Amino acid sequence: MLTTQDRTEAQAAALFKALAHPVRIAILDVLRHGEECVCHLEAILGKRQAYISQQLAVLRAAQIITDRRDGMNSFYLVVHPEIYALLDAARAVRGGANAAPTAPIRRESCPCPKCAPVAVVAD
Amino acid sequence: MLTTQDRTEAQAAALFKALAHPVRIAILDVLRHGEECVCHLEAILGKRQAYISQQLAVLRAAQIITDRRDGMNSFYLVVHPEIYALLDAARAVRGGANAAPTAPIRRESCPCPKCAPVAVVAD
DNA sequence: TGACAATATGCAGAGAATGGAATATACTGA
DNA sequence: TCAGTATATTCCATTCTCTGCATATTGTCA
Repeated sequence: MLTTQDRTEAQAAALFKALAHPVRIAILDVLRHGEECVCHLEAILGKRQAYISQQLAVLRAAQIITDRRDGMNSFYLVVHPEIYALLDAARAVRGGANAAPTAPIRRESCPCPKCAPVAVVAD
Repeated sequence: MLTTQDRTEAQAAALFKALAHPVRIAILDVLRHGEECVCHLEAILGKRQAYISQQLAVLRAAQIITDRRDGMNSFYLVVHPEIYALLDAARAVRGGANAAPTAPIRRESCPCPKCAPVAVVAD
């Protein structure tokens, strides 16, 4: 028999499991600023599309994020902003509270070819 | 090269990983009330000693708990009480904040033979 | 010192996660 | 309808994790 307690713990564990991955945390940090399309994540995190998509699928399965299609693009956004309390708390436990609560990884303009076809820095 | 950001994410991920297990969460919930010896955890959680000990080792490796030996017993206690903010936040995300923030699993008297050799309820 | 109790550790099989590659799907514009 | 772009899914080998069992370690008491 599964008590309410058990269920709570299992749910919490499942949530932690979904968060137990640096790339997924990085994705959530990017989404902190609002919804983003996959191409942004790809560009910002410097990972392959298929890989990003896989990690997004994990977060989606854990109901941490949802997607919204708009034409050719998929936009992802966090379902419960409370999730950021979790991320910040985790950093606080580790770094003693002064661990930068996510310096904006995001650049002024996304360097992906769609959004910023302006300048490709090649250094 | 590993940026500060990367390191923060890796640390947070490691913390989440340690928490991503229902039994380990249950252990932390028991420790919420203060330090406990292994025999208590064994009795309260209804798991075998070796199993509990292994999960404790995981939590210890993640520097979430520390132990203190006192004669024949080892007492475990949580290093950063902030960890409970994490657990509560996780439950809040899941259950919508009304998920009982850990109803005391602990019984009035620990049923382990050492502490309460008084009455073994047998229903 | 020897028997015993409490706890920790090592090992192994089963199962799950990771990450890379290929491929499928969905939408747009010509 | 066809080509092209954006994203998702599937497959797979490798690696990690879980968990039960046996055993080692450490402390206590007679």
